[in-house]
Amino acid sequence: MDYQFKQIEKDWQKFWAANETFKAEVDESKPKYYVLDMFPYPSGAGLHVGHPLGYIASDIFARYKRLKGFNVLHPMGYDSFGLPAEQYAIQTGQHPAFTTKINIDGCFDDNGNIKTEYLDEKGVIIKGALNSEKQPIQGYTQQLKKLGFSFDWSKEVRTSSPEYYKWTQWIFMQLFNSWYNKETDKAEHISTLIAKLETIPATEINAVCDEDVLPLLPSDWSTMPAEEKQAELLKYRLTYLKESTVNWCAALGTVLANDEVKDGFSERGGHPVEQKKMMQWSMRITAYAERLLQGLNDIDWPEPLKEMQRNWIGKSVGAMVKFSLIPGPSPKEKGAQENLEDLNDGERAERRGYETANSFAWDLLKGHSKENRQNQTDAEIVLWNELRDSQVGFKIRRQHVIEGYIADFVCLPKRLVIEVDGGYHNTPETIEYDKQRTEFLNKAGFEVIRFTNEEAINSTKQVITTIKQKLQSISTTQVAPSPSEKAGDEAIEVFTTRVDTLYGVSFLVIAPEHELVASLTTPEQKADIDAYILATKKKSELDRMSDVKTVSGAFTGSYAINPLSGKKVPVWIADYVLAGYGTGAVMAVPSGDQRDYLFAQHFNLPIIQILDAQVCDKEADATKEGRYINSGIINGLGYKEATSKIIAALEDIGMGYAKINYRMRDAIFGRQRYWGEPVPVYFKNGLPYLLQEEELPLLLPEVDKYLPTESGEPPLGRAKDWKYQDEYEYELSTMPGWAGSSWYWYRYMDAQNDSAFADKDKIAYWKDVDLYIGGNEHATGHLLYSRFWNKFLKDLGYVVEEEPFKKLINQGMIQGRSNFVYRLTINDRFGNIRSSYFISHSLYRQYESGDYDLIAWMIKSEKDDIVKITPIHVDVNIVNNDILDIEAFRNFRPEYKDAVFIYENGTNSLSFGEGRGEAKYICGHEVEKMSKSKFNVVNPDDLVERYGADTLRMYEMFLGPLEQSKPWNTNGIEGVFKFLRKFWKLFHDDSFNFVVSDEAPTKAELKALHKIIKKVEEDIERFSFNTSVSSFMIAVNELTDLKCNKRAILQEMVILLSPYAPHISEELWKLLGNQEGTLSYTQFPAFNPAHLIENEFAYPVSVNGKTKMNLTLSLALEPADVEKEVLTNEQVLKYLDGKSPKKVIVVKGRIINLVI
RNA sequence: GCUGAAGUGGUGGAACUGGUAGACACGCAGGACUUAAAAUCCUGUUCCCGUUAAAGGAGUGCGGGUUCGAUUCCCGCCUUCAGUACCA
Repeated sequence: MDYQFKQIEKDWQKFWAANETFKAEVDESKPKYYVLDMFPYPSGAGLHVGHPLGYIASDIFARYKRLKGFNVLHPMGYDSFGLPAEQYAIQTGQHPAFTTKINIDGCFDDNGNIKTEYLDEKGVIIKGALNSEKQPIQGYTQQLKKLGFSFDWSKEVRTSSPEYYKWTQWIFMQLFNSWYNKETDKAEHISTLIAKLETIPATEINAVCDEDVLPLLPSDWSTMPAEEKQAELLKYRLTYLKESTVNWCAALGTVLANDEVKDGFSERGGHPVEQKKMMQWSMRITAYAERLLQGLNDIDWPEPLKEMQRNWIGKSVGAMVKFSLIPGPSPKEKGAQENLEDLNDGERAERRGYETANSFAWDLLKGHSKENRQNQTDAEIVLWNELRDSQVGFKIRRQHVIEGYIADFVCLPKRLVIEVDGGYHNTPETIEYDKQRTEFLNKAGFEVIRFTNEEAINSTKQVITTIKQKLQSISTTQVAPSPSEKAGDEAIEVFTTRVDTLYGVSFLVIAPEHELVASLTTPEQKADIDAYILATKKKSELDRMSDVKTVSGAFTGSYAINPLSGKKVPVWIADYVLAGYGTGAVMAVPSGDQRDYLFAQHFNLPIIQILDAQVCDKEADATKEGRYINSGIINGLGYKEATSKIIAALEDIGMGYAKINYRMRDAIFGRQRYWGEPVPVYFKNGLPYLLQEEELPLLLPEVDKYLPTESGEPPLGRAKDWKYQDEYEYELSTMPGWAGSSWYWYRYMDAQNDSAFADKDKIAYWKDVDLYIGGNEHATGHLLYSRFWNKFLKDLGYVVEEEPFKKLINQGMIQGRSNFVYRLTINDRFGNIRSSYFISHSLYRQYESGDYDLIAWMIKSEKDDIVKITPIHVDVNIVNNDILDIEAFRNFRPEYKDAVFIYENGTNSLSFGEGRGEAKYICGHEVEKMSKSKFNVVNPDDLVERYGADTLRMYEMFLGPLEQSKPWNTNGIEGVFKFLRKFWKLFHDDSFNFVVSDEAPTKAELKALHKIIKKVEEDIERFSFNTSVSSFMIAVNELTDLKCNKRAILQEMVILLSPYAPHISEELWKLLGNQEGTLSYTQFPAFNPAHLIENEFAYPVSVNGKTKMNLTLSLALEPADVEKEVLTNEQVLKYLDGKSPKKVIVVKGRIINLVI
C-alpha cells in the first residue's frame, strides 16, 4: 500500500488515547523533564496554522526526551476565562461557560449531532446556538488531537472550571494573609506582622507597605479597635484594597493593568483608556521587584525578553533630596532668604535651624563623620557582623544620623547608641569631645554605651551580651520619637539619578497633581496655576503622550532651598513631571537634562554650568567623566566620587539619602467583568474579610445580563440573593485574566487534587518547568506575574523553586500571507462601470509603475479609459503557488461569475479559452496579520486532511528557525509530503509490498545513518528543528540512492524521525515487527563516530583566497606533506602562473590557501 | 528618543569555533513515461559576460578595517521589524 496517512494517523491517535501512552506519573527511578506550552485561550475561531508552531516544537522535544530516558510531563489545558467570551455573551446572551465549553469540546454530542444545550456545573440547562457564522465548531481539543501531540490529556486543566479556580481563589487568600518582610526578604504570614506590631513601633517594621501606614506604638496597637486594626493591616497585605489611580476603559466597563494598555488603548479591542481614581484590589508585586530583577540572571531565557522585563521593572539607582521651602511656617525664614552660600559652615548650620539642634554637633559632624564613613575600623566590622539582621533581637542600624550626628550603631526603638572608639579617641581633646557628645545625645533622649576597639575585637561575645542586656532593660513604651524624626512638612522631596548635578539645580518642577501645589501657590500666582491645572486636566492621556515637544508650565510663586549650595530656587509646576513616578517632583538641571534645558529656555530661567567646558569637549561622555565646576564640595571630582560625596553630605545633614526606585507599579487585580474568578471576599462595615477555606470555591453566580447594573456596579451586582451568610455583600469585581495563568503549571502536576492545589510530593518531584515555549507577547504580563506568584508560593513553602521556568523559548509569530486579484474597471462617460477585468500580477506591476500601454492594448481599449485598478483580497485557500483557481474564484462571489481574466502571458479568458498553454492567472501577495477579513487564514484541519499531520508538523518546522517571525506560506508543503512518501518507499518495493532486508549494512549506509544521528541530536538540543528536517531529506535521498532497505539502518531511522513524524514512524515500527506497541519509550540511537571517519578529503585549493579547484589527499598527511603534494601538483602549478607562492596555508582537513 | 532583533538567489532558508557562500525545499526551464492529464523520475537553475564546451568577473544592506582567508570579528552608516517612552 502507498502511504495511507489518513488511516495511519487515525489508528495511532486512537492507540495513544486508549493506552494512555503519554501519561506521566511520579517515578523516582527516572530523571524528570517538564515540557510546557503556553496554554491557549479557546476562541470561537478555532486554531489557525500559527498556534501549533510552538506545540510542535515542544512535542518534538518531549518525544526526544522520552527516547533519551526521561520521565516527561507534557500537559495541555485552556486559559478559559477572558474578555472575548464575555463580549460574545453580551451580544448573544449565551452563557460564556457554554460558548467556552463548545470552543474547547466542539459542538457535537457523542452521536455526532450538534448540541444546542448542556448542563452547567450546577445542573442548570443552558441553551445556546453555534458560533457567529453558524458553523459547527470542531473544538480545540479535537483539533489538537489530530496533530498527534504527546500530551498527557489526563492532566488537562481549564482555568474557568470551579475545581480549578477554587485554588486560584485559595492563592488569593494566601496573598491576602501575607505581608512582605524586608528583613527576611520574603513574604510571611500576617500573624508575624501582628506580633511585631504588638512589640515594636510600626516605624521599626521593615515592610513593603502603603505609604500612609500609621506610626503606631505597641501601646497604640493594643488599644486599637478591631476594625481599625483590619484597616491598618490592609496597608501591609500582599493583596490589598486601596483608592488608586487606575486605567479605566469605559468601552469595556473595566479597569486594566498597565500591561493590558498599549499606547493609551486597551490591548483587547483597542478602546480608549483614561486615568481614574477608584477603590481597587491590587497585588503588591513591587515587593518582589528586586528578586524579579535578580532572578533573571539565573534563568535561560532569550536576552530580549529578559531586557523587556528589566525595563518594565525599571530599576534606577539614585537619591532622594529634600529641598526646604520658603516662604513657609519655618521661623528661620530670615536665614533662608539671604543667600546661605556666603556664610561659613557653622553659621549656615545655625541659620538653617531645621536640622541641627546645635552648632556644636554640626562641628563635630564636619570633623569626623567622613572618616567614619570611609574608614570603618575593624572593630566596627566585627561588631556589625554580630549586630546586623536583628541577631540581638532588635534592628540595629549602622552609621545612622541622629540629630545631625552620626552614631556608630543605634537601636532606634530602644533609643540606644552604641559607640566603638577608634584610635583618635585617645587624646585628651577627643575624650572631651566624646563626653560632650554623650551629654548631647542624652539630652536628645538617647542612652549611649561605649566600647573600645580592643573590647570589640577581643571579647566580642561579652560586648554583645552587654548590648543585649542593655536592650532588654530599656522598655520600649517609655521612649518617644525624637522631634527630628517626624518628617518636616516644609520640604519638597525629589528623586534624582544624577545627584552629582545638585549644584546645577536652577528650579524645581512638581507635577500639577502634587499635593503641595495648593499650599505653595501664592495669591499673585493663583490665577496662572489654576489656569494651567485646568488646561492639563482637559488634555487626555493620549494628547499628553503625543505632545511631548511643547513646553508648558506655571510658576507657583514659592521658592525652595538647595540643601548643599543654599541657593534659592523657584518652584514650578509642569505636566512633563509625572505624579506617578518617584515623588512627583524633580530638581531641574538645565545644563544636564534636555527637558530641563528646554523648559529653562522657554521660561527664561537661569542655566548653571557645572561641567568644565574644555573637559566636556574632549570627553566622550562629558557628564559622567567631566570635572565639575561651580559645584562646592565636588569641584574637580569625577562622576563617581562626586556622587558618593554628595550623598554622604546629604545624609550628614539629613537632607537626602541614596535610594533605589522602580518604575514597576503594583498590579491592579480587580476587573469589573463577569467572566472571571470571583474574589473570595465579603464586606462588613466597608472592610473586606476572607471567606473560610472550606467555603471555596466561591462559584460564579448566574446573572440575567452580562452588563453593569444601572447604578454602575459590575455585572455580579445583578446576581439575585447573592450574599455571604445572607447578610454581607460579596466583592463584585472578578479577577483579571492573568490570575488563573499565574500558577497553572503546578496544577498540571496533580490536576484532580481536591485537597491541595497540587500534592507536595508531586511538586517536590516535578519541581519546575524545564522547557517553556510560547509567544513573547506575554513578556511583561503572564511571565512576570507567574514569576511573582511562584516566588510568593516559595516564600510560604508550598513550592520548591525560586523561578518557575528554567528555560524559555519564544516561537516567532506566524503572519498571514494575503493573495490579491487586481480588478480593472472601465467606466462609460456617465461614470457607470462599462466593463471590468481581472489582470494578472505582472500587469498590475506595470500599472503601478505608470505604464498603461500594454494593458490598454490587451483589453483593446484606450488607456485613458482605465479608471483604476483595485487590489482585492482573494481567499488563499483557492490559490496554489500564487496561481488562482479560476473556477473556484468564479464560485466565490456571484459578481465574479462572468469575470474576464487577463493572464500572465497576455491572453485572456474570452478569446483563448481557459487554462490553455501558459495562460495562468498569477495573484499578488503581501504579508499582513492573519485575519478572516483578509482571507489569509489557513486552517490546519484542511492541511491535515490533504497531507496528514506528520507532513504539517514537519512543514511547520521546515519553514524556518522557531524563534523567527515569518509569514505562513503553504507553497512548499508538497516537498515535505514527497519526503515522507519517499521515506515510506524505502521500506517497500515498487508494488508497495513491505520489504526489508536483514543483511548487514554497508559502510556507506552506516555513514549516512550516523551522520543523521549526530545531526538530529545536535539540532534538537539547540532547537534548530528546521535544519534537522533538511538533514532527514538528505539522509533519505542518500539511502534511496544506495537502494538501502536494511533493517539495521531503517529501524534506527524510524526512531530518529519519530519525534517529528510520530504516526508514520509508529506504523513503520510496527511493520518492522515490533508488534507490542509504541516506540515512544525505546532508546534514541547511539551515535558512533567511527562510521564517519574519512581517510581522504577533497581539499579546496584557493589562490589569494579564491577557490580554484579541489585536490583529494589522504587525511593522514601532515600539513608539511600536504604542502609538498600541492606544490608538485600540475593543475595547481597552472594557477601559480610560473610564480612560486609567498606563503602556503594548510589547515588539516579544511583548506589549502596559496598566497602569491 | 531609548532598548532589542534582523538584512544572504525569483521564494522560505543553510553555512555550528573565521576555512569550498547559496545545503535542503519551493518555484521556474528542459526532458522521460503517458493518447492525454495527474502522479513519478531525470537534468539545469546566484548574477553578469561568453557559449559547442570552456575560461573570466562580481557577489551575503552600504562604506571602511583586521586577516593568508570575513555572511561570521571590529568601526561608521542605511533600512526593516518588535518593545518602550516626558521615568527625573
